[in-house]
Amino acid sequence: MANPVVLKLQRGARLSVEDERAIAEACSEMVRLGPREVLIREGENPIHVHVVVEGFACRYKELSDGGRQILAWLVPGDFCDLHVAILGRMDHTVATISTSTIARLDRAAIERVTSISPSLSRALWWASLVDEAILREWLLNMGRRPADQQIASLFCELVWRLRTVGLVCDDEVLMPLTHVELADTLGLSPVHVNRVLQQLREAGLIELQNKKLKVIDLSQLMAFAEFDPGYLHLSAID
Amino acid sequence: MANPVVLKLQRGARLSVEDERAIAEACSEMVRLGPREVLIREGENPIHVHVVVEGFACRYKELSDGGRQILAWLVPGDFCDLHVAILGRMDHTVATISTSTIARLDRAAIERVTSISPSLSRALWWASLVDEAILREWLLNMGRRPADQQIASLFCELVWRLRTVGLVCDDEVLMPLTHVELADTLGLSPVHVNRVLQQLREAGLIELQNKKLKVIDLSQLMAFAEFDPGYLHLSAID
DNA sequence: CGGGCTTTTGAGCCAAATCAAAAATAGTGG
DNA sequence: CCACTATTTTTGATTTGGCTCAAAAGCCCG
Repeated sequence: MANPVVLKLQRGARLSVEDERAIAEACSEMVRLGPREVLIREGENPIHVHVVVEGFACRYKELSDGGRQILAWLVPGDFCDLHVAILGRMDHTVATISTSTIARLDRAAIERVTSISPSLSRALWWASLVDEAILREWLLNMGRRPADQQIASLFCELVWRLRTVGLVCDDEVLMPLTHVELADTLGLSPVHVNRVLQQLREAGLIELQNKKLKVIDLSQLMAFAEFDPGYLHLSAID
Repeated sequence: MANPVVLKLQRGARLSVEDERAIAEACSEMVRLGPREVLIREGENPIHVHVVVEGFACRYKELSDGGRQILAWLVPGDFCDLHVAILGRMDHTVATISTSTIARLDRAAIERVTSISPSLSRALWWASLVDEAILREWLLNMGRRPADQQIASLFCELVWRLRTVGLVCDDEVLMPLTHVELADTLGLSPVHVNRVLQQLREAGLIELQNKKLKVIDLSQLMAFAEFDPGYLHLSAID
C-alpha cells in the first residue's frame, strides 16, 4: 500500500518523484505502539518528528479536575509534532488511541529536505495550516452546534480525511474510539454521546459497531451535519 | 510608538535591524476601517496580506441558522491571512470589531523578504503556530471549563497578548467587544455572559466598563481561571 | 469462566438557553 | 446641547440540552 504521508502531502502540493522518495526514505524508522501510549508529553521538546503511519493517535490537554480535552485526531499521514522545533516546547500531549505504527523522522533530515525542495516545504506548511483549519471547524462545532450535528460533522470529517489516504471502502471506516474518548473530543459526557449515537443509528444515518463506522448515505449525513469539506482544503493532486 | 508587528514577531525569533526595517517598510500602506467592516470574506483569496496595526478584529464563521462563532481575536501585530496563499481560499471571514487601522502588505514582498531572511520567516512561522496553539486552548476552554473560568481565561490571554505589544497599563486593557460578541466567542448566550461578568465583578476579580477591562489582581484571576500562559510561547526577545 | 472494560438504561438535576421586556448608554442630526 | 433612536446591558421567568450518579448488561480476552 502507498505511503499515507505521501498520499496526504500530495493534496498540499504537487510533489516530484524525488520528493516522494525523500519522504518514504525519511519514514524508514518505525515504531509499533500499543493503545493509549504517550508519544510526546506536554513540556517536552522531542528530538524526532513523529508521523502516524497506521492506527489512530490524538493530541490532548488535561485539567486539574481530571477532565481531558482531545484537540486533534491524528490519522495515517498526519504529523504529530512538526511545530515543536519552532515553538520549543509541546503545549499538549500526544498519545495513541489504538495500536499504531509511528514513523520517527530525524528533525535535521526534515530541515535538510525542505530547504532543498520548495514543493515539499510547501506541502508541510500546507499540512500545518489544514490542522489549524480543522481546529477552527471543531471550535465552531463545539460552540454553536447541538451534539447530534457535532458528532455527525466529526464523522463526515473522518471519512473525508481517511479517503485521501485510501482508508475508506464503501463509506466504511475504522473508528477505534470509545464513547469516553468521543466525549473528550466533543466536550460532551460519555452518556450523552451514547444516546446521540443511538439517535443517529435510529435515523438511519450511520451504523457503528466493533469499532467500524459505516455511513449509510454520506450526502445525507453531510446535509444533516451541514458539513462542507472546504475547510479541509483537499485540492491539489489530479 | 513602536510597530506592534515588530514587537510581536520579536517574541518568535531574534530579529535583525534589517528585519525590523523590512517589516516597518512593508507596513507602509495603511487603511482605516470602521467597526464591523469585513476585511476578507470566506471563499476569497485576497491579493494582499493584512495585519492589524491598531484596534481589534476577529475571524468567524456563520451558520445557516444565523449563529456565529468567533474563531480568533486579532489584536495589534496579528496577521489576518498569512495562510491563504498556501491554502488558496479563505475558510472563514475576517472583520473588524472596533475602528481599526489595518496594514496591507504586498504578498510578493512578504515572500521576497522571507526568502532572504531566515529569522523573519521563522518569526512568521512561529506566529502562525501560536495562532494554532491559541485555538487549542480555546477548544479546551469551551469543551471542558465552566463559563466563569472560560471568560476569566480569555481575559488573562488578552492581557498577556496585549502586553507583548505594549498595550497594557496597570493591568488595564481595551476590551471593545459587546456581550453578544463575547458570547459568539465563547459559545455562550449573551444573557449568560452578562450574568457571569457580574459574578466576576462581584468576586472582585475584574472591573469592566466603557470598553475598558481592569484586572484587579492578575495572579488571582489566573489562579481562578487555571490559566497557564505557556501556550502563548512568549519566550524570545530578552 | 471470571474480571475488567465498554455500552446501555434510568432517574434526577443543573448550567446555560430562550423569551420577553425594562433600564441604561451611546450616537445622530437638528 | 438636547431630543430622538438605536444599540447594549440588565433583570426576571421559564425551559432545556446535556450532566451526574448509579447500576445493569454486554464484550473481550486471557
